[in-house]
Amino acid sequence: MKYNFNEIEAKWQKFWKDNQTFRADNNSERPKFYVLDMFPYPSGAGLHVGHPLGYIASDIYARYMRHKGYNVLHPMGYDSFGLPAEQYAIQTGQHPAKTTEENIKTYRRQLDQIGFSFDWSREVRTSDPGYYKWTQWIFIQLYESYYCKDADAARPVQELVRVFEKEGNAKINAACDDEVFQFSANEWNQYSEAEKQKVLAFYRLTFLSDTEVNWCPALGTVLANDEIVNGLSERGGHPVVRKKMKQWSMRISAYAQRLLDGLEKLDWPQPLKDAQTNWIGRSEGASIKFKVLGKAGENEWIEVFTTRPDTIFGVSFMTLAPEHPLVQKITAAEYLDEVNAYINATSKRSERDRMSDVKTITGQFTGAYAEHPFTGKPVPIWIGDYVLAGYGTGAVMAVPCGDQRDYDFAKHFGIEIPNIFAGIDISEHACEDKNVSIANSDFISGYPAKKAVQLVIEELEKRKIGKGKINYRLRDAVFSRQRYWGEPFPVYYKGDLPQIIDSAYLPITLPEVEKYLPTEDGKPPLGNATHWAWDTMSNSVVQNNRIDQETVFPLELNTMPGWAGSSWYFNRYMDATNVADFAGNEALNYWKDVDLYIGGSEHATGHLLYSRFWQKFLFDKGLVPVDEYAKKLINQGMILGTSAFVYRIEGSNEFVSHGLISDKKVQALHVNVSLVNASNELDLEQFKNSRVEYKNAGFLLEGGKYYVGREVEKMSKSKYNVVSPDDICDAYGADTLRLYEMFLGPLEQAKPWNTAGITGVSSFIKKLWRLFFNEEHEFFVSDESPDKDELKTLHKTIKKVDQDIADFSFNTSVSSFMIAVNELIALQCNKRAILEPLTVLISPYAPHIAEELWHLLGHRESIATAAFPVYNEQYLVELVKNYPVSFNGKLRFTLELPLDLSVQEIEKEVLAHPKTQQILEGRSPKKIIIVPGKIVNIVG
RNA sequence: GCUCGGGUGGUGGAAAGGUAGACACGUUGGACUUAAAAUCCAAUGGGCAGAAAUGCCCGUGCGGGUUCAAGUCCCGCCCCGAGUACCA
Repeated sequence: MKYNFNEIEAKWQKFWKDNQTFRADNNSERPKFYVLDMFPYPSGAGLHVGHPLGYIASDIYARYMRHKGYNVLHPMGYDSFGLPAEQYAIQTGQHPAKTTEENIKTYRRQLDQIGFSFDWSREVRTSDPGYYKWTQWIFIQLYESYYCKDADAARPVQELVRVFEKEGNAKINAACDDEVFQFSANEWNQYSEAEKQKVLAFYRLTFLSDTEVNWCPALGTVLANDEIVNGLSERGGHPVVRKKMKQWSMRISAYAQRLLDGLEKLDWPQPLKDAQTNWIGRSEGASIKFKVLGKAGENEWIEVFTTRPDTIFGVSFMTLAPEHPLVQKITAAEYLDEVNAYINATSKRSERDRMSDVKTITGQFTGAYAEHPFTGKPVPIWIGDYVLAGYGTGAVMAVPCGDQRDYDFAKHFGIEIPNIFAGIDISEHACEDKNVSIANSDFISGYPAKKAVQLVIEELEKRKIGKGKINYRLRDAVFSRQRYWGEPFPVYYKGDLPQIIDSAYLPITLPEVEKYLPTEDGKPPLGNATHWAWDTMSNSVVQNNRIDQETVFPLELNTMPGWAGSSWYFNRYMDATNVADFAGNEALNYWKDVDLYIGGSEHATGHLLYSRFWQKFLFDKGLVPVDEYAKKLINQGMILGTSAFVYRIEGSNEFVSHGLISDKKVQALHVNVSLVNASNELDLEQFKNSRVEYKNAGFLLEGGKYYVGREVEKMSKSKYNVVSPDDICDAYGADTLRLYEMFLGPLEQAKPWNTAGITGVSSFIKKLWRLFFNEEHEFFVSDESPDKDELKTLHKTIKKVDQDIADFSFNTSVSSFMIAVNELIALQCNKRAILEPLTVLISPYAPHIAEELWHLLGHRESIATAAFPVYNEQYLVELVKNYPVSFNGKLRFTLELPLDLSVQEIEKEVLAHPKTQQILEGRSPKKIIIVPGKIVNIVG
């Protein structure tokens, strides 16, 4: 019988499907284990060989845990809202739902052919109304909540209202907008409904506000900070400008400290945790108020945040961000023109300019002064764009001797630089070292800086002009997108006040539109819908009532961003078909959290932060049982493509072979890797036919051949270096693809794909197959008991593979399989007692061939779901007990010998020792390593 | 600039502080073939000596250190990659 992988793979994939082999049960005697992949966006290009890497690893782990006796949840779905489908719709008029559906079909076919053990009965799609109903529902829960700092948890806004009614907001300790002001119960009760709503928006966890946003004119939408790369949009690379817009935001900043604290208990990669820590950016310091001097600034205070309150006596000026609200108020009449000119100039500078040009120092004096809180001296107030409006208070107290930027600014504008550090020379640059003593500083002179920080904070608090403060870099997340293909908000407007549509009427589904572009008057694409508001209103707000034009209020026309649906999907899998709840309590309490999450590190400060935020919120509301949803996380590395290049002589249609370029002026052009063989030779005929302009191209050849240049790059369609898993499965089979992807290198590392190397794994699979067949190609395994060498091979493979999977070193376990098979071939071993456990051992990696062999070995049940002894520790213990074979071929023992022996004499003694003889069993050792005085190593 | 990773043969990569280069690709030679593919066998870090078996020396980015023993641990550099970016 020949190894026919196409037949075998199709057969077992069908078997799994027919028998629903991988359906997970929400009730089980067995312990649960939840293995999750980051679900993909189904793009039109389909999968390339890089995509399944993480899925293969998680699948191996899921299958392994099933063998270990766990009830495994291993689901898959699609993050199916997104920009590409929408852009395709704009170009072609094709409804995004339709292209998405088609793309999903392709993905599903590609995933199925690799033989994943997903429980497809739990599939989710974020663009499915049955799913986004609950995304909208969670949005409503956020809207109805505020963050209580005393309880350190989200609480209903209704509680807040009750307190306001009784005692105003003086005692409220909540995460809220900076603009919030103090009011009494009396004042509150006299507010109009509109005024009350405006105040409540300062507290809600999702709220509407005028936000300075990253507006991308080319895409017609707002982008989050993590969707911008170097001042350009991540998608498409279009320029991005700052603009004020009314936007929904998520008060993620309320959770900054808990998001930080939560990291400690997570088994996540350190780089990823570091990235989140830096993104949250906690810094400890003080906020200090400076009184503005002079008439213009009467009763105005400038609040600054500083991490170095100990340097307060070194302040020689202040700098405000050009956008700071006080700038207009305090600027002296004679400086007004210059200040306005400066503000104008900086607002024109795009983010990109500002970033690429950090060195240039710009600023403008306002003519105003503030009073130093301790010395009373006037401090000049400047504006400068090195101060960011978005961080802290948008104002800094400048201490040129202690901060290099302040130092540069002072030098540039000729401002004095007082020295407040004992014995430090500041003539060249500022001293940012915290391990110094403070001098010339009144009551903190002579104290070390760290102590001085405390003293200053105490003094500030005593005088009520400042306090110790912790600041976070983490900004609230903008939650509105001017797009069609996203979740609609369950919101309509009365005037400019948002109203929530009662959750009983969810989902608010997307309307049909003629065009997917923004409307001509600049409204988001949903503005193109003609009957939407009417339909939605008649369905919900005024349901069962006759409605007329007056009761049809405008709906929110923005949609939610891509990260909305992906922020809670892991909970939905637990109970994916529940129509009454986002997931039932029983299911949530059974599965609780993800035990292993595998996905790319590019989501470090996006999805992985937002989803933690939502999970904590849901936890606060008592809706989920745990406040961190993924215990362990692994980042799989990218599989890179090996691009091929042809070199065209500039200004001609002549192509030079790679070796002949020397100093010719050439232009490197990507050429499709399928036109190049393993020796880098280009197929000239196919190349000429690949494009019209190549038809009559000339070639400078090396030995009659055209050699291409190679470079390792990200795999992408535009670089013509994409390798499709379909082709690999057709040529070598899914099991070989799975093994090879693991064999390429460590899971977490980026590594280049090289199709040529697959033959090694492919021939290994064929050899494995042949172990079970005799020379007449008939299935034949013997029932003889195994000998010592055969057992040794089996034991060491079991031990190595088991350990490797636990360490996620899948690459080395593939090597162990290869060694095992080679050794068994050399031993001519065809014994059931060896081959059967080996089949189980290999089944997570190569499930199809394992099923087939298992079947041939006479088993009727699928190998995939039963708990098997090979992966059971007890089994290992028994094996070792029965056959005490050394696993690693090395054994150490202590042997006391006289010191004056020669090396040869020691060798003799060692060889003669009974323990040595026991190990060697008559064989002679390859080498004996002797280090006089201490250690003897025998390698045999 | 800061924060993380990482530098090992022609290539991908293995190595509890203990035979560096497992396993594979590639290359070379051989077997089987009319031939090719496939398959199998052998060699393959560099250098020196030898007819050969074999022996010796040098080798994990660079310079130091700890240790009987360092790719691995410590200190100081250099280079590459990723993230972040005027965060007060």
